[in-house]
Amino acid sequence: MSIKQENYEKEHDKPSQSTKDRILQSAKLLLASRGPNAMTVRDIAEDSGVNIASINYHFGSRDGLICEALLAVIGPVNSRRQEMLHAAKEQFGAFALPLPVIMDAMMRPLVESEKSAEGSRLFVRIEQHLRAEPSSSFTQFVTERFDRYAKLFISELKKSLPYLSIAEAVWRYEFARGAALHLLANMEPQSTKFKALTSDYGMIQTQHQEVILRAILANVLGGLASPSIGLDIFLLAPKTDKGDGSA
Amino acid sequence: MSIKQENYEKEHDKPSQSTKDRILQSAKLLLASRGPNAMTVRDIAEDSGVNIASINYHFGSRDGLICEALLAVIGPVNSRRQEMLHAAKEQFGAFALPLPVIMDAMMRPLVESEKSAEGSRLFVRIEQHLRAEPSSSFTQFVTERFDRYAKLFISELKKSLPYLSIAEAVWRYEFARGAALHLLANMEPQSTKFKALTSDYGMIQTQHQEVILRAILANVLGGLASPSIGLDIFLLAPKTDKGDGSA
DNA sequence: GTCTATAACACGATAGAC
DNA sequence: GTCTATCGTGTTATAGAC
Repeated sequence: MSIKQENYEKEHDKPSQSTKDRILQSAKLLLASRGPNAMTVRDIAEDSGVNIASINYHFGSRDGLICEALLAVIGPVNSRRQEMLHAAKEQFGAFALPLPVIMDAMMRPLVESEKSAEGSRLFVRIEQHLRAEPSSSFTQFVTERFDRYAKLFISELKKSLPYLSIAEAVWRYEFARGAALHLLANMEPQSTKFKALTSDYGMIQTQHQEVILRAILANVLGGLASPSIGLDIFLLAPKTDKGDGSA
Repeated sequence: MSIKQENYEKEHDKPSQSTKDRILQSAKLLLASRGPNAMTVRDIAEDSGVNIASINYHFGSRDGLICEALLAVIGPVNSRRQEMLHAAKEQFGAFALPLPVIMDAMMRPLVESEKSAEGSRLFVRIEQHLRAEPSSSFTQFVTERFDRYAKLFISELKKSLPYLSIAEAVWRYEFARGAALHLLANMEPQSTKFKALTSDYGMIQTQHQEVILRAILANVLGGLASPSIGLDIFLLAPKTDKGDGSA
């Protein structure tokens, strides 16, 4: 056992894992803190205590490792969202789901998702990096694989808010997603904003996930249920070229 | 006049500017599209048609240029926010400002801020990059200089929502800011999400800034005005040791 | 003020010994 | 599987000619 590996086990407090597992775990954490483009294989080698060359041996290339790490963080959250939504639909049968139920299925897996040692949520941090680089190949990679989960929630939202058009339902879904991600990001201990808040307003870190979840839901549900403003007149174009009735 | 300079004038459709101005303008655009850490001085030299060495001559270093470009994008938006808030306070005198007035002062300078040739708002794009890297020195640089504008709005919000504690007012401010930035980011033509929306739901790009603004305000105001959920019990620690009156 | 040339360094990847 | 050594590339910054 090498000195680097001993250091890794001391820092991460884990029993012996395979080299591949240790690389992947370090990659997930570094991906969350620095983002795909700023993360180097040298960083990962140092953090996980493996040789630089072994990363290419196990994952083929830097890009291959990044994609596997992205799936390992984002996959479980969306799978649990789908499970919760499915369970709710079975419970409510043919009825439209109440908004709080839809939002709970969307937000709870997010709030309870895997956290780093410092307490920041890997999913939230990675999502921030991906949104900052919309045209990155990694962003496209993730979008292709997980956009169907977004459509699931937009569809339920549309059923529960029948007076909204599909475009406005999309807007409100994005609104809820953006607000939740932003609030969670600013709850994270390493956030600049969080530090400013703790010093200026006496806000303290809390481990009460249920409280965080409730705060997110309270803020989001008020905006979701507000009346339609008839956006479609301005924002929607007809899907086909058969005319939109505006003539 | 060099060939590169001719190309610059053709692409950016501007009359002759000084070398320094052209460097700064290219830096603003590249900062918005790639972010501080991914932006190289070579990119800027190529885009603005100047020699690489002239960037160090005019701005001292890469970091110096980045900081000047950040101020040039973020400064005007926050100045206009302050002006609008000040004008509203003069109009309403001693009365608390209506929420839509506060939010208009916060959101309108954002919606109407400088855009790239492709239509994305420089402020929004840069803000996304900075939030993705909370511990970056550039993020700290910006936070130090502009956090006082946030406190201005939080203060007005607190006056208009007196039943909220300061902590909850902070949360709702962040909620409004996050939702607006997210919605504007997803309205941008180069956004992956926007492309998915345009193809799947027939949403079209619109130049109607007033409509975008109204959509943002509609979503945000509903959440802002929702009743307090008594977050403070969990989230607030007393600022001083003199007691906070909760006993 | 502008440009060429180059120093000094970090990166991903890989050949080849063990 | 693991490690060393190294290649090729791209980066910031600067010295020095013009």
